[in-house]
Amino acid sequence: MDVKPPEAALEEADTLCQRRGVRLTAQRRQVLQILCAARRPLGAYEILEAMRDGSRPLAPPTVYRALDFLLEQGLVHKLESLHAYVGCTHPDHPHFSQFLICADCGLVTELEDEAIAASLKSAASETGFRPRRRVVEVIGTCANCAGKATD
Amino acid sequence: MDVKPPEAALEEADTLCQRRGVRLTAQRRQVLQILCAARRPLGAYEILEAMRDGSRPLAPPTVYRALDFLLEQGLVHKLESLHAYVGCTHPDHPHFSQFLICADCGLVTELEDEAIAASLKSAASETGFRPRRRVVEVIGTCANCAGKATD
DNA sequence: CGTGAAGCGGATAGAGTATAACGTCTTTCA
DNA sequence: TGAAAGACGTTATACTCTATCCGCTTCACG
Repeated sequence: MDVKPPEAALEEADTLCQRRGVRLTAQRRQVLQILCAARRPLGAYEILEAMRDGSRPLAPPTVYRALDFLLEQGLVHKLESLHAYVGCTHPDHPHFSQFLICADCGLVTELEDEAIAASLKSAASETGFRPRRRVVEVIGTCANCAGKATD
Repeated sequence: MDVKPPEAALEEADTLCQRRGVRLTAQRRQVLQILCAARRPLGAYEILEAMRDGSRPLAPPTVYRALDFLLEQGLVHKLESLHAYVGCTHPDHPHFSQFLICADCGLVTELEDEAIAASLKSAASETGFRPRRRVVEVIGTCANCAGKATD
């Protein structure tokens, strides 16, 4: 597995935002850092909790605003079926991703499968539908957990 | 378009439940009827509102229990990206469906596309993942709204 | 009959998710 | 320097969903 260290992801985000002329402020960066370090999906209030290091008072809109920005920039993804957010594993290029979500251990795998993207595209175009956003999440059991259960 | 009248869907549900030995009680039937008649996704509280015809006091668990049952029986689907529910257009056989959701007019189209199902299956099996539930929702603009906007 | 188990539903409370609205401060740029 | 846009703080509140407890009906079985 090519799991990047969180620092690398953050530096990549810095570069991308600079190139795009958008501002990865300290707060937005902190949210991204928390998500990347977690290595699992976090709910908005979990992020909020993690941001309150010392005793700073922080309210929900703070975290949702940061998440909106990061989502727009493709730096994080939202998992609709979990109401949770994950750092994107390859934010450098625009892409449609799919997620495999293990209901047992919580592991989330981000795919970038051409065949799925193509079949979605062709199904949509058959009816003249113009896709903007794709939500593809498969909930089940990962190989590791399946092995434990059946062996 | 082969849109069934709500009564037909309800009768089909009656038959299915009887065959399966589960009880489509008056309350569950009412929720299904409301969803089928709406012809658009409804939130749980919208359903709740619709159930309070006269002045009967009704609480959220009532609706969620009915929805749980209907979801299990495949009589309704949940749209994760909308936090809303729709009546299933072909409950007679088990299937994985995909949804095209128009962000402009709210139209939701349920697909049952073999190619998408197959590509999802093969992507999952490559990593040894065992799928249980699939969430496939494409948000965009339907043909009708796209036509209005560009012409 | 009686009785016990199971399923359904009423009711209260509360956890978790998300946004509206308004004000202030900062950054940018002409 | 001044105006506009953007980012953030703050309060309040709406919306989504679940836990829990209790009572009622149904039904099988003795």
